[in-house]
Amino acid sequence: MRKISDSTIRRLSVYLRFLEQAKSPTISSGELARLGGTTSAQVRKDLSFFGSFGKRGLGYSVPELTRRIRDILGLERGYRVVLVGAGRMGGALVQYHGFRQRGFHITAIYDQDSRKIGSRWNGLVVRDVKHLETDLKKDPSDIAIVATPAESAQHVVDRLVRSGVKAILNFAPVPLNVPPDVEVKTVNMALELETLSYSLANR
Amino acid sequence: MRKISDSTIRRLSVYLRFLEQAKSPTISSGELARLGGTTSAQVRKDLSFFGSFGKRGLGYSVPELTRRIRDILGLERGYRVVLVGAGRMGGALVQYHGFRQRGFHITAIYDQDSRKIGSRWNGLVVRDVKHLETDLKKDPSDIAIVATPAESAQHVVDRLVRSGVKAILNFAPVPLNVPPDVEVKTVNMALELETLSYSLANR
DNA sequence: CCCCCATTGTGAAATAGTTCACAATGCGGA
DNA sequence: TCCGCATTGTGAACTATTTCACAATGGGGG
Repeated sequence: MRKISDSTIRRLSVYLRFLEQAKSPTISSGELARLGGTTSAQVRKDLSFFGSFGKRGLGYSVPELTRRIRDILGLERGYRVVLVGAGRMGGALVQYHGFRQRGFHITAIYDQDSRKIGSRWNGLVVRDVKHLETDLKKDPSDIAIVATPAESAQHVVDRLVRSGVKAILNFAPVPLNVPPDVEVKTVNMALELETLSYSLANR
Repeated sequence: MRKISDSTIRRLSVYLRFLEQAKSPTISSGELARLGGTTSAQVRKDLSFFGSFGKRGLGYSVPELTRRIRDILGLERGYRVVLVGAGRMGGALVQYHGFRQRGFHITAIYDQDSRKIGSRWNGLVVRDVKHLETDLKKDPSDIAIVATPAESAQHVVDRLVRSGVKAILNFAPVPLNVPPDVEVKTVNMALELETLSYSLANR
């Protein structure tokens, strides 16, 4: 498959959100652009990498385009996700509704801390992280969320990778080393604030 | 000032992290690149937009480059930050150490929910969001973090903007409309998972 | 049935970002 | 002092992404 840029994928994700909320049966690239904060040409170009889904003069069928984008993003299948790190960030993520809505099901939570192990979080019992490998052997997951302290993140990731996890969403503020067939996305909130600081400093 | 790309600013932020951990007195672009997951040419180019801070044959002085980057990013001054939304995400953010370490001080927390108002969070009392404008009049903030439900986010942001807030870090999964002199950065975790889903679907 | 109009799909042009490659140069050692 | 080497700083080349602009076309109205 032709290499598609990350920004295109992120925009598809945004378009999908608006399609799911749309009430009319069709939508034009211009309307989608207005909602998603981009241009109509960008919308059409993004979609054109994957096929031609619209009708000239009319726009796109909302249900069809929704289905197509969900399919492109691989959202039709649903994912089992394990969460490592039952700190406050982990707690926020477990109850975050957006994940379940989009087909990402957190199926287990792990921590090191004996005070947390055994407690119930949103219907799940926090398990000792020492069971990570054996649990994943029984019930494999493609995606893991890492919300541990910076110090333990790389070690946890190594264990996840050995257990067959192929994609990691990382909230620990460190870059992670993984083999090339594993995808990591790091969300670093301090870094986001720093870009805001830069824009405040330069006006 | 010449327009600097967002990716350059984000990389500077990453370099800064490693500089703060470095133990040797000097560092080369190659070493910084290795740590930050980029190339030495990229490091030098990023820095060259702001000046020439290195010594040929030797590299960069760690303390000096640290200071320079902190200065470029506007981190020397320290920021007062207000947080709106005392849900789980808000709770995770309040105690997030990375913010304070980098000079971002959360000075107030607001919520709508009378059950939360008055409770103590990390040394701060959650205040009724109805006091937002009057509080900001007394003690202005440049930065706000919005961690409310999607429905209330735009309304809260309008009030923040009227109260003089110039930069917003948004965790609500909606795009926000603000005047052009206000900077918004939206962190959308479901979207990050969707990019991972895409990469799993296309291998 | 045919024309008109809104809107798509897409090459081509423009812009933005990254990598290359090498002259410039500061330092350490002889 | 002078040489050699490591490493910077930076135009120029390259690659990626966005925007432009317009021919193609489907549908609705007369």
